[in-house]
Amino acid sequence: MLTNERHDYILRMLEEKKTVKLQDLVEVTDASESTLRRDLTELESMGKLERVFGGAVLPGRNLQEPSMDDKSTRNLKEKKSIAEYAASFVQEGDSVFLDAGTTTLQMIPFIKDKNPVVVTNGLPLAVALNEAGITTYLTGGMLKPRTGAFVGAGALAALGAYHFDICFLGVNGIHADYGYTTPDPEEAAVKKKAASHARKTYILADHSKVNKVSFATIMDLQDAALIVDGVPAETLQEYKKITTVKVVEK
Amino acid sequence: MLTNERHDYILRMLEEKKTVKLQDLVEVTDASESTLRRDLTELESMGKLERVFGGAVLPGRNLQEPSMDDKSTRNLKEKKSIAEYAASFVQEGDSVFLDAGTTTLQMIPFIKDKNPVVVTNGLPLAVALNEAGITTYLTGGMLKPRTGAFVGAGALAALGAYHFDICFLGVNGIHADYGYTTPDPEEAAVKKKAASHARKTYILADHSKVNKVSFATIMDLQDAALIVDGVPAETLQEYKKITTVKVVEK
DNA sequence: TCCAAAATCAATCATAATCATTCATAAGCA
DNA sequence: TGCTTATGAATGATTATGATTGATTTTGGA
Repeated sequence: MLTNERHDYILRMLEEKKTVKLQDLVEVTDASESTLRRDLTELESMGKLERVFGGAVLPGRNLQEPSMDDKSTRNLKEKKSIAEYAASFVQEGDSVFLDAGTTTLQMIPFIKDKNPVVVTNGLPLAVALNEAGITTYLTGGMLKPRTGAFVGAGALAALGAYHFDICFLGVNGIHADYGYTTPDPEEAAVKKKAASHARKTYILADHSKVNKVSFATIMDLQDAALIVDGVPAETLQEYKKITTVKVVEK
Repeated sequence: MLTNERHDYILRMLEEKKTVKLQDLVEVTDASESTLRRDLTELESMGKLERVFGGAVLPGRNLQEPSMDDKSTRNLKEKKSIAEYAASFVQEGDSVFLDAGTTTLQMIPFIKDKNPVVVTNGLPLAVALNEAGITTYLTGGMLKPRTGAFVGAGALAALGAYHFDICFLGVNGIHADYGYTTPDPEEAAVKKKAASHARKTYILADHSKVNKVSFATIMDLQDAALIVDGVPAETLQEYKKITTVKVVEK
């Protein structure tokens, strides 16, 4: 393999994945570690990439902080904590379903180093997964303008073709008597079907959802575990009678 | 082997592979290393190639395909003209397929007042359609990082469920002999299937695609119409023998 | 928190591959 | 023949490569 070919290969891989590991390059290119190190330092001196411990990344692009609209910034800190905790359940190479939603969106940076294969029905999720260099599948279907979620027959049919090691869903309300609720029947159907194709399902909810009954659809998701933060002790007891509960520590 | 034959051979090999090793040439051409070195230095002085350690590459441009960001601004004015003209074929309430690509992306503002239902396999398209308030369906499937296109079994299966009044596709090359070409076989498969589910299909291409054979997959799309700009009159004649051609006026 | 193990790094060296140059031979042509 | 051109082999110089070393950084657990 010519030196230029290697350089080109590295840059193209970077374009695609935004980040590249030295060891991966060694495996793929049949060149020695030393040679690839030299390649990286050279490309760095040309400003084509930026070296980091273990590999390289695209230069300069660390500045962009994703601008969020009102809804997604609300309870952002809590959501990030929950997302990080939830992400710890993901194993290396898992096939993961991420529900459309702002909390699941926050999980992306925390799972990206586990080389997951992610299926989602959320448009913003797909964009973010793509930028994070994660192998991404999208269910497709009809796009709901307000939420950016794909629903309907198309989405349900697509879900039938997948099986997940682990599945993360958001909800709008949790109640000890009524269970999980979400306002849109179509989104509820997608959540339910995704859960039915997963070995293990987790529900993510910050404290604002607790003991709230969202106007509408009730979801029967008995064997899913619940991940919450800041729940009063007594409420917690009630929930624990019904399902597995994981609490995020502050 | 004659000197000229060798030169031609080297250049043709370069066109195909974008890069060539000296040792490979020695094996193939039965000429000595010295001779082939002389060939390379000579061709370099004529500007036909660029020597690198171990062989040669095509001059100037990098071999890496320009990424979405780079591509999207190139020929933007032409693309907008083509997009506006193409959009004029859309009728009120049509079901429309928009291929992933920068030219089809430009069509969105021009069709939005016609209340279409749009199906696409492009991630950036879905985002833009959503923002434009257009009823949007996405095929889903595996996401190709570089182009933002959904491909593979998931995308093809989803397409089976739709039927389009009108279908717009982009290509990478048009040639009177070779027809339409595009570098990625998976994207080609999606285009083909979309066309087969449409009453009418249009191919969009700016002049930079004309008489170019993209390295790879040839698509058989005989009954599609071609929309182009700035094509020489004689080339136009050749195309018109094969297919319907619409030319964008300046 | 701290420490130890593991991974990664930069620097160095010897080897291997490639290079430009030179020279001698062979072929084509008047 | 005499002249030019193309070729292949040989030389030492240059460049790229892979292995090794010890230093540095990260990671995981006490």
